[in-house]
Amino acid sequence: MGARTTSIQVARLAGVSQSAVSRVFSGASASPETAKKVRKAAKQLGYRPNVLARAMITGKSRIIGLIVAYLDNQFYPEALERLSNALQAQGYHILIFTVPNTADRIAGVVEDLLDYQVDGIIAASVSLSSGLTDLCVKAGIPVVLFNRGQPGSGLSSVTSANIKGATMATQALIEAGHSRIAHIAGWEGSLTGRDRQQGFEDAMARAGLTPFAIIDGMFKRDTAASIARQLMTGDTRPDAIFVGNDHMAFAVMDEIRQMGFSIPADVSVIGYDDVPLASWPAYDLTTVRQPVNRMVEATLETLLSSINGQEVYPQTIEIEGPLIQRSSSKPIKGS
Amino acid sequence: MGARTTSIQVARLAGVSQSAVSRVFSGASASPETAKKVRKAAKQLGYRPNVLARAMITGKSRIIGLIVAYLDNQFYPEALERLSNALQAQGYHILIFTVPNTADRIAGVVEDLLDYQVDGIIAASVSLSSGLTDLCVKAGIPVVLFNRGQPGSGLSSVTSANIKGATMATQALIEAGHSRIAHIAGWEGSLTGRDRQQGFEDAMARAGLTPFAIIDGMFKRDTAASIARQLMTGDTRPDAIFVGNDHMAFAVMDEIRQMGFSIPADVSVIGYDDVPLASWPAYDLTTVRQPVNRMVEATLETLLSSINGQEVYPQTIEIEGPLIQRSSSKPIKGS
DNA sequence: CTGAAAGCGCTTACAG
DNA sequence: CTGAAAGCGCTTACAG
Repeated sequence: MGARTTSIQVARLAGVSQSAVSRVFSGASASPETAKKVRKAAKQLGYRPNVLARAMITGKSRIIGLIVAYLDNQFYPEALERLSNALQAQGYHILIFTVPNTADRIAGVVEDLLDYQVDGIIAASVSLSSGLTDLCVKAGIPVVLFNRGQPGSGLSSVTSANIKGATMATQALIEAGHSRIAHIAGWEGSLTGRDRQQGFEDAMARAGLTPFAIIDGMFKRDTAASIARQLMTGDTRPDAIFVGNDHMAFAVMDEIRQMGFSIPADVSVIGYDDVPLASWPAYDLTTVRQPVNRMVEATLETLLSSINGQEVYPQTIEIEGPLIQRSSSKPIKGS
Repeated sequence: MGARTTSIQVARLAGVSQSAVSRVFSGASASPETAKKVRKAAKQLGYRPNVLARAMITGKSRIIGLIVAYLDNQFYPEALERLSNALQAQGYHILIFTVPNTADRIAGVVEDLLDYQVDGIIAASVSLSSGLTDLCVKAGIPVVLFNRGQPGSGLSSVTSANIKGATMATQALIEAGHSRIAHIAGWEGSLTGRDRQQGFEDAMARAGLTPFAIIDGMFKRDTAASIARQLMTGDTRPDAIFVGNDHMAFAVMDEIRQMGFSIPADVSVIGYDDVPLASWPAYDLTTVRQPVNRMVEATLETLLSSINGQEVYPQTIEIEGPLIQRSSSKPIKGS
């Protein structure tokens, strides 16, 4: 038990040197006969190379560290699944860390990751301090931020085109005839949140409209719900709300309906992300799609080319997604 | 770049032997002065031990392999998050594999896991063939099945008390006055699915009722939705449906409402799991709670005691959870 | 307590 | 192509 077969035992059985065994399994040159003998012996003994030992020598662990917060937001399980599948297909493996989005916890996580000699790090929706960024750079470990930009950090990032997406959403609201439009923003500590707010403000300004309100929802259900209640209480109410992401938008819709209002008759709601739940009839949420698959592809391409030594300049990749018009918001007039 | 500091460099700077450095960082005995010198030098150089090298010698990687399918079912992201947090707190790390639930893919994953010398494996909602089980046993790697039992496999498992839970759900339906009760079962290839069906059948039999129908929903939204449609079409319809898990129950509710029926006026719906979404007003689903936190605790306790060498007999742990009565099903009569 | 030395299981120049 | 040997960065008996 626990006594794994080693390359020496295989060598002994196959009647070759240990180096020969290693060569066969590491894909180096070996004669067909040697290879055959080795493979036969290996199969007989159930031999498989110790990846850790290999990693120590090659300096490549083939492990990618993934840091993720907000797992209760449906967007991330989906992203995780796609990242995981794509990485597995390339022979990489994911060491996963779930973290609350606080700087101190993240520091510990990054150090753990470096201790494991990961080949690269994907940080989903978390920011790295400049100290941590330095650590990774010094260790030669590439980092890609997923769904969260961090200007001036020198880190690559992959996001959707948040400003543009938010502009589209807001414009759709305006073109549907709304004028008292509120925005429940994502967390202002995140560029993603700020960009979406920016897009909202741009579109409003361009239309000559004043935002009914802009309030930070912190990307949290509870916060968003209570903001919605507050907005819908009182004499003048918004006739439309653009919410910083779907996760909050569901809470907003729940709250508004519980207050007895009807969506979109009394108020239109638009979200951002297009998570699976958005298309379920219970919500049928109009939203801006973040193309998860393309974001994942871009992330891996960026990360893997850095790993493979191509000097990659920090890239800021933004991927556009369409507005998905559903029944939570009034359609554009005349359409 | 990539040139991590090693214990030798620290030793040199501190003026001690490399062994001394190792002792300080592995918690072995060292004099206070030595420790101080070493720590100072280490800090200065930014030294942290190479975990992979340590793992090779100790035979403990402190990596736990986690295999998970069904990440689109909200139950699993939540479980993952809790497992991850608890494991991190104990100094373990999770190598995660998402798999479609097919035997061949799982075999590959288990082999990968063993190659990484994981200390243990948690398999969430997947079964291991007896061949794979043997592999793990031979390698001395403990395995715990999470939310899925596998009788006769000799593997430990942690689930909720599925038979009992399903019985409770069904009884609640009966006591609410329903008599034409259908069951959209979980996948019959899983013990979890079979047990819940068993509980349903037991409760029906005990009440002298004949199931209106029992159909396998495969734990899939689409399948469940089309079964619901089929059930609700035609002259005689069920007046209540017990669904094998919440994930399917949401699809069932969506479908039934789209057909113009009202829940629970026309038909009561009960699910299983009590995922977060179940409590959101849009569904407000009556369901049997699976106590994720206690299931996670039990899983880790079982796994970690095996890892720590205590000869643990395969355990089959079932954790009971309450029925959460909400508005998707009629209340018990007279209550 | 401490250092010198062996060894974990591999990969990879280096000769032949 | 192949084997002997060095070495990846540690931990851990073994003497002192």
